[in-house]
Amino acid sequence: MPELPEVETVVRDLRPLLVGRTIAAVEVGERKLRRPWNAAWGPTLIGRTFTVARRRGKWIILELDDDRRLVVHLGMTGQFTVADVALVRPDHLHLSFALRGGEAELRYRDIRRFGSVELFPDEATVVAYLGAKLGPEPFDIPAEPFAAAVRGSTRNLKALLLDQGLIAGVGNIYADEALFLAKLHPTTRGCDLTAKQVKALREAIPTVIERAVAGRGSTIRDYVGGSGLRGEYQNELAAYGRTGEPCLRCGTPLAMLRVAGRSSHFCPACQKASLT
DNA sequence: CTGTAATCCTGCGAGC
DNA sequence: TGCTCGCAGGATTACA
Repeated sequence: MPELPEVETVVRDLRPLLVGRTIAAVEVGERKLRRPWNAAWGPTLIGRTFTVARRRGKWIILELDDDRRLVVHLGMTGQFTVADVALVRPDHLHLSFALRGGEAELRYRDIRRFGSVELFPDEATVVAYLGAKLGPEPFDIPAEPFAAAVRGSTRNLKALLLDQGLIAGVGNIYADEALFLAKLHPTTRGCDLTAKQVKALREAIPTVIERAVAGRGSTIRDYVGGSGLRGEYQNELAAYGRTGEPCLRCGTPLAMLRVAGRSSHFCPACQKASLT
């Protein structure tokens, strides 16, 4: 569910609630996550303090004072929040980390269990793991390598945008939003873009992501930030989920197409299939 | 290298 | 009301 803006919002929310706090207890649910939590990890975390909360692509990294890192992916329905222990334990809660002081706990909830929470021994192993699969963040996409990758590929633009190895953090919502902003059709092949169009695409991505971060992400269904608040950007979306509704630029009803295995929303009038 | 489909899961809305 | 079907912010794998 969550893409870069949602994950960034979770991290920003968690940071002031977690940094400096010490783990007092760890509780583990019965059901397995996509990449299962190792039962041996829990006891070793007691007494450890969170020092840093950060993000890389759609991954959350929580650093501990012994150099280890909790690495979390929210999958489609993951929720990572600090909640008052007095609040009723929700269903689908898989992990909870009680914080010293007694009044709050860090909770990992995930209905579909596509997400994961794992412990890494140090930064080097995290870099080895994530670095191998993630490209640059949307805010610093290097112009030349990006242009070469796009124009050298016969893959369609939707598939390229969803490729975490090309750019980290873009998912189905913001891929559609970026293509709408750049006036590009999701099925257009990378190799069919002009230099100008590649530039428009490269610039549209951070623009869209930045706006969504400012709006605390989009809550379509399950997503909530680190303090349990819903996002607000779903109301600002120009393409995603607006099939049949008028294009905000030209009024033409938006269309929907299955591209790269995902539903893709676009304006058939201002996002023409490649003709250059 | 491509694209497509299936897989991992649960829940919800649409349609009958 | 109850049923089935299809779909959902992701990532990986198998196969044509």
